[in-house]
Amino acid sequence: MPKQKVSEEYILKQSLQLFKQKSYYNTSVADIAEACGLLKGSLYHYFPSKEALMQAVINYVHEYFRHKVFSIAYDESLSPQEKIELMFRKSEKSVLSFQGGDIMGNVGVETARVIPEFAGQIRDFFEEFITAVAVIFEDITDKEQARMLAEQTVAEFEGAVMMSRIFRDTRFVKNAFERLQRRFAAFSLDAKNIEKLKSKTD
Amino acid sequence: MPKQKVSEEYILKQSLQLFKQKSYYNTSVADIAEACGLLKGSLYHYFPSKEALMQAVINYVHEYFRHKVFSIAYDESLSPQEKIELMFRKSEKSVLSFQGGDIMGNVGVETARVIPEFAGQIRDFFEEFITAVAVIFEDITDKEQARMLAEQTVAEFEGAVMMSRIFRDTRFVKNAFERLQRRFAAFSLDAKNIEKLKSKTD
Amino acid sequence: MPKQKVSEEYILKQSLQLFKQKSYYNTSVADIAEACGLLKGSLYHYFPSKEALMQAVINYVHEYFRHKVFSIAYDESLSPQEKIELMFRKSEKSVLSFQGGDIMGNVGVETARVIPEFAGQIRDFFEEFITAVAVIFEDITDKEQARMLAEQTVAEFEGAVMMSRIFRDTRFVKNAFERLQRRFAAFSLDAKNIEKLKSKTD
Amino acid sequence: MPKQKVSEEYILKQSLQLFKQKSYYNTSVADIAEACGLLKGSLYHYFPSKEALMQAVINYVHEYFRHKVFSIAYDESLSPQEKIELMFRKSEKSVLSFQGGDIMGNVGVETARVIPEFAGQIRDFFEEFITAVAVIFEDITDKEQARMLAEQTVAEFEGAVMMSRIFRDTRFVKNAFERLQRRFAAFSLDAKNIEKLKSKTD
DNA sequence: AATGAATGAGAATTCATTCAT
DNA sequence: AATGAATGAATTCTCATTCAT
Repeated sequence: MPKQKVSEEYILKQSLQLFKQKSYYNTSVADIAEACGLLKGSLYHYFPSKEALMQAVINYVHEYFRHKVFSIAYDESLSPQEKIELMFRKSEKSVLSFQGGDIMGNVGVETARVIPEFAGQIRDFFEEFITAVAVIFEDITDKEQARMLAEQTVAEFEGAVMMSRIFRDTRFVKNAFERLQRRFAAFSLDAKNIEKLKSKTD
Repeated sequence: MPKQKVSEEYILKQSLQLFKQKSYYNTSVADIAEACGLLKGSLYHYFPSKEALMQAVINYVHEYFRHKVFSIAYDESLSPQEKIELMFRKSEKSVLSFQGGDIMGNVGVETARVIPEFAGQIRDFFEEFITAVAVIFEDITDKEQARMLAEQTVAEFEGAVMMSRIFRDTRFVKNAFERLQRRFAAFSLDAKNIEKLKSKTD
Repeated sequence: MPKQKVSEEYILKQSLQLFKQKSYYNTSVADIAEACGLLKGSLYHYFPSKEALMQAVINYVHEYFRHKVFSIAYDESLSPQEKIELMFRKSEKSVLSFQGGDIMGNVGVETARVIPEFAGQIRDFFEEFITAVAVIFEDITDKEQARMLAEQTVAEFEGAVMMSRIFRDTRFVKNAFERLQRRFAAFSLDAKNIEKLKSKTD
Repeated sequence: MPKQKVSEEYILKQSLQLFKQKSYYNTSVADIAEACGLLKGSLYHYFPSKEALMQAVINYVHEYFRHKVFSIAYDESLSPQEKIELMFRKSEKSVLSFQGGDIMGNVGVETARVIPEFAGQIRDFFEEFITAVAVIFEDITDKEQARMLAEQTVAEFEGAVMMSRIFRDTRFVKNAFERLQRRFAAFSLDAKNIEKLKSKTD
């Protein structure tokens, strides 16, 4: 076999960086190839089109989140509070480098009307994100409210990321994170009190 | 003899529509011209470049918000709660048509790394947005917390808009709005209680 | 109005030359533009795509034949023999320059399996060609045989053109033409004899 | 240790199919490799270039015709009429599948001006074709006329093949074949009569 | 021999911008 | 002003060919 100059994953990582920085339409295949140390044409040995490459990038990020972030919600060894804390600390990290940005949010917004395939994949990502967060909230409240809180939490996180990007200041994300922790603690307390009250009245 | 076929403002409105729908890079000058009933070349009598046009669009939106939305915060005839309500109802409307989207957030995110001029203008817009919201919150809490709450509120709003766009479901924005109202009401109550307490102890 | 550097018809003529010489796939848009004294991009003001340009070329040739060649068959002022003679003399001229070739036959053969739109247009052209020739033959024989003879005549002509191109020798076409004239004369004679016989037996 | 996956002839056959269907320029080396179950690079162990491969294909077809078709003209065990019949029945078969087409005619036409090497080879092929047919006609007429008739016959055959391809209807070839047989029969009759007359006057 | 990645030239097409009328 | 053609650089993608393994 002839040697591959780069791995597929390497291309995905480089593409991810560029797409995050410069958006989808402003990143050319030549840019990506150059970042990988390849020529334009060579990229097409790995991916049949720019769109397919982007879809692979989205999947790559989705997989990363699935295994490293969303999975936390289902880890029985952690307390709900630990889960929330860990989950958003990880999300934060992947999203907050100012070189980059939040690819899912950004590309979702940029291509929503233009490339329906992307829109679908990104919807799936956020659906899974919200579901994972909801699972955590279900420990301390009922299903319906857990879902609502999860939607709020994810939206708030995305909004904070966007503002952090615009102001080039991580403050927004950090504050959102603190708010989330406080809110969670308060709820947990309520939940405990309610249980206590319940057991007393029994 | 040269008579203007269309007004500058008309071009701005049409451009705004297109930029909101298709993003900056995916909207061509020809698209805009066509939407205005002009030919490509004619646009350059109004704006020296696509970038300048976009900057004018951003200013146009900024002016709109300044006069129609942010100004609400300084209207002495309204109660804080009315202000908040009115302000976000107006914002919502300008942002929630699914034909369109949130131009400031989207373009901010899309061009942040690519066209620094836009980034600056958009930062200014959000700074003014946050400041206006903070002014309202100052009625019911101290300056520092008012600022924090304003940042949270705007970020939450932007995040909700993004999720609404991704899921093609206005639910996110509507829920964010309700939360904001509840939160505000709660705070107001606290504020009143505290005042009452204060006056008692006096 | 700004001046057009070239007319649409000029582009069609230049394209025709190139397509005839080098075939469809071997002629690039840049070749055509250069032949017209334009840049690649400028061609797209005249035609939206290479395929559309080729279709226009086919139509152009078709129109030419319709008005200058096929029409001869319906000219009441000519004898059948004059019609045949004139018709193929004109066809010959348009097809026999060795710079060029028979675009209909060539492109038909080259793109038959690849671009169905061309195939359809070219079929229409030959159908009209055969029909016109058949009309002439109907003067001297019955409808069915006229059609058969027309099909033979056109096929023979196309075959002769192909061989003339391959051998770079117009002999093939010239001979085919002579044969056609002889065959036609013989038939006419038969027709006359038959009529004479008929009148005698009456 | 290197063993050939496929034979050279197999590659020629597969290439032939593709070139007939899609023309020279529209068939990529990758297409051919795939059809052979090879990868692009491997093809270059068999043939040094696409052009060389095409030349080999032309030769392959030429050889086939030499041994299976043209040879018939020199088979002493057959009557002239049997020869003609057999010869064109074989030609017909190799040319009339609508998957394919007449590679010599098509490629000749497509590349005539572009790749002179092909033009030469194809000219040789048709020269040999015509010569073989002429040999048959020499049984029933003089050399000069035999040559003329052979040229006519081959041209007519090629034209009929082209029309059959364009109209996707084998009718043209079938009719040309019938005409040829009738023409040949008529000539034979004449020839016999002339001989008879000659012997009588002797 | 076979692989299959890399190459690099070149294809069609798009697009912001310019400019003569 | 408005036109609309021309520009030329850039974009995505294709393809014959090469070459290390």
